[in-house]
Amino acid sequence: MNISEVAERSGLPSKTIRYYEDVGLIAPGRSANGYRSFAETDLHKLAFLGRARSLGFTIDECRRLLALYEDRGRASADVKKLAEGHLEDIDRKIAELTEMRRTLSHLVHCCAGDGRPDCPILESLAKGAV
Amino acid sequence: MNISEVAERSGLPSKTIRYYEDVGLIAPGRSANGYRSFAETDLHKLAFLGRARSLGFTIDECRRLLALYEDRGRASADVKKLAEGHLEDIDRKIAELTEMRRTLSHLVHCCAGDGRPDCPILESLAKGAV
DNA sequence: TCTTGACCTTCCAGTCACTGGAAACATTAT
DNA sequence: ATAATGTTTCCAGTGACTGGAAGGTCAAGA
Repeated sequence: MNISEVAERSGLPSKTIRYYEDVGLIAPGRSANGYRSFAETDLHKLAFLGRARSLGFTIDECRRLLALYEDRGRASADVKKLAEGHLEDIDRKIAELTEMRRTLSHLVHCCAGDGRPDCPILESLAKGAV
Repeated sequence: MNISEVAERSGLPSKTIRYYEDVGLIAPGRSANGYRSFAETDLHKLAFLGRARSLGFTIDECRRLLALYEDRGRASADVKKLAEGHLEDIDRKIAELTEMRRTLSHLVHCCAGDGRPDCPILESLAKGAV
């Protein structure tokens, strides 16, 4: 398979696939003409990577997930540990965003949003009061 | 004031303050020795920026907020519009993270996390089923 | 056969908001 | 005089791509 077919079937842009090769996540063969030549296993890996990325795993976590996936002797505990760590990252981000949301939403509700210059949003940013 | 005092009082690292000058958010004066010389108004702006950034506004949004803040003839509607746009960004991010969390949390709960290799997390990544 | 167009390659630069570090000059303390 | 600290500029790196340029390859049609 050439790259565009793999892109189509994996749902990843060609650019991203080349990037994944660059960072060592995949290692497709090459045809005589220099084109990348993808096997089914490459496609499978790319689909795996696409799903892992869509769950927010970093490239480095994806690398480790892929290694675990290919290790027949893995312990599921190792996978779970990795996933739990990522879950904590997600929870931290959600908490941070939720706190931003809370503050900002309050300010927005306090703002008349009319033609006058008085604005509690700017006042809060200026004075530090929430 | 020299940069380290401003850093201390604004809570922003010196590096960040220099960066904010680079991108045109502030324009402190200079002493004869070439050191930046910050006035109270610079400090005030930096504190404003720090709070805006902590609410997740981008640098560009901060620039616009600062411009509105300094415009006596502003309409609070413009500030509110900006803040509401940002609130929508936040909501999108929260929704995305929450969906990740939902899926991943389910997988984690399905995984035994023991010494055996069978792992629903990897299986899901491999096969695409959630 | 030639040409057009689609495909592929590599390499470089840009994104965002910093952050780290090097080299050199200024100031302050001992 | 020396050492320690503070400041300057500039360059490079972060993560995970993304866009674009310059050029090689291939299949189809006139």
